[in-house]
Amino acid sequence: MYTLIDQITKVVSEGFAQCGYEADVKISLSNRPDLCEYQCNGAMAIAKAYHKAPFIIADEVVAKISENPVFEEIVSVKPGFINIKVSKQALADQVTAMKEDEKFGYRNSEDAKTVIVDYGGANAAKPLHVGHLRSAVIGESIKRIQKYAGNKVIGDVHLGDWGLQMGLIIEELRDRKPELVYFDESYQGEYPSEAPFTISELEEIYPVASKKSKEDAAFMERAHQATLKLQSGDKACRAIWNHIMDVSKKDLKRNYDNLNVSFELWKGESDAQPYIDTMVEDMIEKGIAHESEGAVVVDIAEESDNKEYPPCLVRKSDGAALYATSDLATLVEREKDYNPDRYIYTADKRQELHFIQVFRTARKANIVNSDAELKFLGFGTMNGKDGHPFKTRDGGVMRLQVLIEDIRKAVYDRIVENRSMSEDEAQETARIVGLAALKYGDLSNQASKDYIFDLDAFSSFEGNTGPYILYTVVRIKSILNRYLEESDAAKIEDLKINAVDNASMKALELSLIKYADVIQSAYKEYAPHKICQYIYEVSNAFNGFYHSTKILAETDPEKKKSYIALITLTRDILLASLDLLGIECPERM
RNA sequence: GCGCAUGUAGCUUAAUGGAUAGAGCGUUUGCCUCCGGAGCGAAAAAUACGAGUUCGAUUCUCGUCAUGCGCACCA
Repeated sequence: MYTLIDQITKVVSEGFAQCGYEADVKISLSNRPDLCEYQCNGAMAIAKAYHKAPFIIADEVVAKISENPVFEEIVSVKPGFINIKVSKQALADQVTAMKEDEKFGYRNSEDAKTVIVDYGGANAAKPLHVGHLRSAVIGESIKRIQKYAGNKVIGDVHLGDWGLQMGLIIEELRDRKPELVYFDESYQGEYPSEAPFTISELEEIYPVASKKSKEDAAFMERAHQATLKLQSGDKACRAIWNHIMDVSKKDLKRNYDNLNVSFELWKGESDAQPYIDTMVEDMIEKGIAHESEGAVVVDIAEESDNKEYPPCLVRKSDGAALYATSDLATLVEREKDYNPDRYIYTADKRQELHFIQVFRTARKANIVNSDAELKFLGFGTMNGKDGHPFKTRDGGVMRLQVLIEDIRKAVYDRIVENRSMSEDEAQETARIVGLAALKYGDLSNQASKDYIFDLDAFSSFEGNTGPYILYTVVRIKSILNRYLEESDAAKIEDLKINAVDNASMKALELSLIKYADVIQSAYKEYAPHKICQYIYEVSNAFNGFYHSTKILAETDPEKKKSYIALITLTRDILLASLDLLGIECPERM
């Protein structure tokens, strides 16, 4: 199906052509909704080329096409705007067609692509903290939007599981439990299958070891050695590493599940290791990489640069691999396994330089297909109300688990205050609504900017918040349930939406028909916040309609059915949009 | 030092180069016998500063100021 904008664009384009003008006609939503619904500024854009006043061109075009039934009114306005109101019939046809379409008229114009989304950013043996929230939430939404557009999408958590942190943990473990067989050099047998620590011990070990390494040079040296041993395949180190991975993956999965974020792949930096040596040697051989100050680097300067970029380090002077090496080798692995058309990395925007280096090196060394897209989606910091990075009250790093629990609690209190429901249902509802508050609060801001996390504002049931959107959906559900209880209720799927009969109904429909365009621009621009804006607008339009129109009490049965059909479509569009944001909706709240 | 990003009502924020810069919170204020008032109205209130390009600039260019961030063996 075509969107209404497509239809209008076609008609107006033909109008320009019939009048002898060559113009790239763009129809946009009116920014003067008091005057019209859509506008076309094409006449102004081409006026110069044809040496005519823009309003004369607009007049001519309007005269040619004004009889088309899609318009209720089309007028030319000085200095050269073309203002358009759509006809009731066109609108009714459009919303009815949307109701019958699985994706409400949305079609991605591109061919299906294979897309890898690298998000999450978790590290083994370290608990998720608030810094991990944005990558998970934004990445999950980006992934869902990519999928919805018809792409084959693979999300990879890409664990940090191979760095110095592992050596630190191993050495700290040695200091704590030297009696473990892993530290007995003469031990020849099989290592135990049971991990010598629990997740909470593991999470306690890392920060201690990290602190110690900064104060104790000898300890740091041992940690470096242990890291190197692990990376060169030492059995004991490898055995401990396996335990660390098992224990922390299990815990991370649980935490991501709590966020309703899931990954197709649980790969990590370690998986890229087998590709590193060949890759680096190959780059040296081709003359792309060269030795500099003992390290191996790739120059990434390009002709068009107007600033200097530091070279990309791919091998340290001691022979070890680095962050960039690992990401490059991961590209090698992904090319081999999936040959993707597009890579999307969701990470803190402070890593932008790193990704520029990696992307340029990957292109220069032909690691990726020349037509593969490499996209870095950098996001800003989540700040507290003071405008500084979010911390706990005593200034520490806040665990994600704690943050989720805080917001869940805030929502829970409000729910039990207002509704009577069973304890189980209240708990479950609070979980869903709390997550919605958290995710919507994050996603409603442009990803690239820093934003301020305000628990009270985000968990409020009023204003532009997740709970408000959910409330609107729940309200629609409630009305539809009542309708279904009525003896003469007709099947909702079969209902048609009639021509509008009041202003708020029209406003609601005009919001609904934007769906396809909104989703398309959210897809093209990697911009979940546009979906947030949209569902807020739809929710407001619905509440306006609800307030001014009796739905269940409507006495004209045809009108009533039409209203029911309309709010069904509204509900479905809201739910579909929420799903693209990774937000669930409860039955009641 | 070099580079990048960001400056929009008191606060949090939106706006493919278009007409009167759109919201939420807060403030002042009107509306509940009504399908879920967690709602619907009204009012006051903003593009950091200065140039330039353009018929038209929050948007593009340059400069100034402010803030944040990044700049070779951490990830």
